[in-house]
Amino acid sequence: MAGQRAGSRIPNAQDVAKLAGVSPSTVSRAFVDEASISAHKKARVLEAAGKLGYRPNAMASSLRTRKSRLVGILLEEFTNPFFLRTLELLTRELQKVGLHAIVVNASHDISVDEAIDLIIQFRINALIVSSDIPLNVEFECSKMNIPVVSFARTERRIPNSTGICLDDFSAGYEAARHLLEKGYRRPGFVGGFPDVSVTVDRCAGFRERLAESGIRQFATTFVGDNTYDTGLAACREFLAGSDLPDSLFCVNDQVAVAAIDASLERGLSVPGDIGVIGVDDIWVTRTRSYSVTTITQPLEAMSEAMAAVLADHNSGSARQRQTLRFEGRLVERESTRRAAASGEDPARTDSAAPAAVPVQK
Amino acid sequence: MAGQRAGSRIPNAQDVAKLAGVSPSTVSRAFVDEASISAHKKARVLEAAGKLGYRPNAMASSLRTRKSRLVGILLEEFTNPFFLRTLELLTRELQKVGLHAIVVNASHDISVDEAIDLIIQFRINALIVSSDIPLNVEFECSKMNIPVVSFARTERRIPNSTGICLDDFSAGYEAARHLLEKGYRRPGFVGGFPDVSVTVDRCAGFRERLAESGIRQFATTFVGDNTYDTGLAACREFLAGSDLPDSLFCVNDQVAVAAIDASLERGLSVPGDIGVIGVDDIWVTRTRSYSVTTITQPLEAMSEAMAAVLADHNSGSARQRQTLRFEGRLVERESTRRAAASGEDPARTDSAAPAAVPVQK
DNA sequence: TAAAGTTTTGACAACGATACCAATTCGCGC
DNA sequence: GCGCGAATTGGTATCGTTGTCAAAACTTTA
Repeated sequence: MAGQRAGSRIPNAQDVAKLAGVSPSTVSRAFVDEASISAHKKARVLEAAGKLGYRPNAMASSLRTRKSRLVGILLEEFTNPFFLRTLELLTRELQKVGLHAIVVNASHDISVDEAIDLIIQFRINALIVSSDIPLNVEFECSKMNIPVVSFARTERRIPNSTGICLDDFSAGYEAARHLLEKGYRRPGFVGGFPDVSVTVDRCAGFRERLAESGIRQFATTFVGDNTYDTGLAACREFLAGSDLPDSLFCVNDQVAVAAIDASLERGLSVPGDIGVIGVDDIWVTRTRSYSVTTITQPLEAMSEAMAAVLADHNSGSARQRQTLRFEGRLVERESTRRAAASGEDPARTDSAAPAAVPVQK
Repeated sequence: MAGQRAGSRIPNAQDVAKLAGVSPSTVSRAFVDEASISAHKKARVLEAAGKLGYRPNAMASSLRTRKSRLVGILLEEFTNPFFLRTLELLTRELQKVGLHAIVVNASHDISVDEAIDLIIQFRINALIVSSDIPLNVEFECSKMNIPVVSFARTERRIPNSTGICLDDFSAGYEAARHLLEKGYRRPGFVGGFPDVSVTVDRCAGFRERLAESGIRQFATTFVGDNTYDTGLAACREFLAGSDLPDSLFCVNDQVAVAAIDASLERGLSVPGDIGVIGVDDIWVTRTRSYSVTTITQPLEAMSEAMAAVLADHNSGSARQRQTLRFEGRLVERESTRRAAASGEDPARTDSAAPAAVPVQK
């Protein structure tokens, strides 16, 4: 309570021990949950600690126990609000299990190796990497025996790596199903970087469902960094041709909004002339002007899973490495048609082929 | 290069020393820039270190030097994309000066004290707090002699505290100037929590400029947490009355978008019936459908300033505590009228009173 | 070549907590 | 009241690095 005067030393376990009339070992035990200590002594230590404003030094503790309680989060993509929400949920879950997150910026001009080198020095317990981070980071970490959790990217056979992501294939499949069900017949796909698992897998699921309905060809473009601005430029070009798709599945909501804007610019109506569906469910999709049909990621569950994996690693019981895929949920809004001409049938989860639909164009 | 086999111990300075045929002290010196060491030995140490895959243990180093190179970022508001951009720039600048950021979630149900307690244990070099964090956190830190940098909030006479923020008063003043210049005569203000400095100061600047033009009364509402959803609810209510404002200065862009949506819902045209101006310049303000006039914060400069302050503190040369205010820049888009009836005069930066403008309503 | 000055190096202790082990205390049944 | 096992406590060494200081190596100058 009283704290210490300015200029005086930060109190350590020794100081508390002296004041409480016990040994430093006992002080230590008072701050470790599983330690064997009598209620009586614990209370006395805690009281003395409170008086001095003592808090255990995590650096010293980590040094001795070889557990830093620090987790690295390597971020490259800072443009998608989706990541901020993820960060919120993730830090919350981490804090619940006594872990803390060091955020490392690995974008653009920043040397990933240098960044990773620095956090390795902190003996982080684990590293979370997201989408587009170069692979060598993960190799480097697994070499140091640091478990890696891949978020929003598929595991690529790295030792010690766990993957947490949306079931991207299924998301693409559902997006196609939805578009077909609403009567669209010439869907197109707008991806990010063409070699990133998120893009690849969503596209594959999308392709699969289209193929089931006999559609073997569909227009595709790759935006790159998934921001609104680059998305808009790419979509303008994409929609400049003559042989237009009648609907677009976009790799995320920002690109979906860009697709809508590019469509409107070109005089196409949404969802009439062109339907648009995104992924993530960021707040903009709920606005009056965009109202984007999208696929929500179950971020709470995903964050919990990440924290659980990390807590496990932290307590030593490293579980089998694997990739956990979470099912998304399609949220229908106004950027896709409300119903196919044949009338709505919510129960039908299957092919839309039997329904007679008006031909677009 | 070779790294170490799985299961083997992480190499330490001792191991490197043995391999390089020098003392541990010398190994240490090879990794500290200002240390006195011959080029020859340094090369030999670095080579040995590379062979073993050695990296200095930051925990041990911090323990000895009492410098953790860790900075805490306490976040409460995870909904504004603006903070993600800030986080990106800030982490970049911090990394440039060898610091790392621990992000701490202090939102909602999370106990701020508990969170802060945990990071104090890491002996963070400094803490960055943003907008709505309770004051006691700063007191607690200044008691521990941890410098506090307030971001996007005014300093409130806390020892050891530096403030970095937009010149909120000036932003409010400019917003009012702009609205008046465009011929609006009944501006209103939409703030966040009524007791937060951002809201208070922007409102004060706004009031000041209106008063200069003889407008002493203006409608005001307080949204709360500044998200789109709560903003929309608040704006609906605000615009439900009969005595409507003809323009709104919103405390941030998300609320501005909400204000636009609420206006459209009510059948008001933007910017004709009602003009809207926000703050932050998030990407949504650039979309075709919203195109929100807004005030950009010079985030690059602000992040650099934060990193500079922290680096100073880190190197011991704590500079005078103060509040640094950065000038925003108004970006004109389509949510406010292009020009007043009297014709545009870009040079005029002053009162709009002399211009004859059509009376609204 | 010797003396004086400068730079580099090594030995040692210390940062603050905890693992480990031995010593002590406690509880309980007879 | 005594003996036994269980729970608690204290002492010591250690985690890996770096500050300090004295010894050693190297330079320069006379």
